[in-house]
Amino acid sequence: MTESNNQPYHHGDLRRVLIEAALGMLQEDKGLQFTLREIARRAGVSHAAPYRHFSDKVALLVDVAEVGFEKMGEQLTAAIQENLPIEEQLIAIGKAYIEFGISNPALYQLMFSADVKEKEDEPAAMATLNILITLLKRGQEEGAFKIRPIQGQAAACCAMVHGLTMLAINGLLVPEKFGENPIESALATLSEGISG
Amino acid sequence: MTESNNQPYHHGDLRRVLIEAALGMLQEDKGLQFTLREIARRAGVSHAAPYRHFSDKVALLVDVAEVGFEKMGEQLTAAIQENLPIEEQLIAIGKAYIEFGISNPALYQLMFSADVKEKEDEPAAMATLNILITLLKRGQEEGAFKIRPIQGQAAACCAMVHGLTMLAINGLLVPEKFGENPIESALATLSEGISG
DNA sequence: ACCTGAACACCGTTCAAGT
DNA sequence: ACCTGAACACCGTTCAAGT
Repeated sequence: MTESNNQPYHHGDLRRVLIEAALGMLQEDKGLQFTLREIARRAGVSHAAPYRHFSDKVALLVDVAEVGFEKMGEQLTAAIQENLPIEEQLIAIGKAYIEFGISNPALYQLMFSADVKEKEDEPAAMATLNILITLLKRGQEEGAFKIRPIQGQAAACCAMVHGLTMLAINGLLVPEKFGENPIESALATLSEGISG
Repeated sequence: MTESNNQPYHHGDLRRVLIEAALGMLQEDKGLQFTLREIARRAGVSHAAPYRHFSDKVALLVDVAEVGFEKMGEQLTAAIQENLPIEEQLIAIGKAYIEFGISNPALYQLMFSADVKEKEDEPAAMATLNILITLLKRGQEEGAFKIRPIQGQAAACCAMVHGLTMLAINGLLVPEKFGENPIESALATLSEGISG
């Protein structure tokens, strides 16, 4: 009797429930055409209820995307293995990034959608960028990487990894066009452009 | 009197007019949330008329995307300058690609959207890939490029260029993060991974 | 303070009916 | 053969009204 199992008139934490419902739908459906009304339906509230917690549909999406960035950040930091040579660390973090995108295609696309990018103060997005920059700096100091402007190398890494993720999500990385292991090959090419 | 200036009861070539209307809207609006009803409105027909020419809204979008690929193909072939050294040709074609995307953000995103990629028999998309592969082969034969599987190098080029275009369109290539010329820097890094 | 129901202006799609 | 108008089932959003 400590907790009532029939939902209370004023839902406990509807805000979080709505975000979780949206995350669940993004995992199921590949497309991101999920509706606010459907989210409310899943949360068991009327379609007007979300407007007490979010000013807008995109406001909800922005918060969902933020959770996505946090999850990605965790996955990337988990992929760091300090004992490996630095070139391999760079490859490993790139693979982890792409893996996250391929495993959560709808969420990833939402995170980088035009609707969302208009607010986003880059919470964990900035964090992952800092991981990369730290790695590049250390690589240059150790003499493993070419001495180049760090920000330029970072741009190359982000673009390559983002491009591979997007192409993979849209099913364009087919073997007939790009061979058996396009991701490995592309990351190797990037690595050769940075190392040496 | 050779042509009647009041539109005929049965519109001349509504199919093409609808595609042109859609292209016009893509040039104006940045987002790709344009509606079929608005397209019909612009074409001066009822919102049901498009269904005599396209089975679906996405069917229209697929045809619009195809025109986009043709336009991009023209722009890329126009950017080829045979007299330049081959490394610079690679850079030049990459820049032309990104330039097209930045100049036509909504159209570019439509061309690579999940909705559209489901039909598309890759018309001009394949053509531009062949331009790239020819270039890479010649570079390897001339000894300017590293001897590597062509398809892998092609994957690296496509991913880099696609990633830069998408990041640029979404306004994420800001100087505070990636320096003054992220596109130049990233293409230079790619080039260093391929040449040598 | 939080939620519901009805309402409004919009979609995509269909279908009988017009020319 | 091609187009229109009304209709259907859906959205996002708002707002009076309920608890």
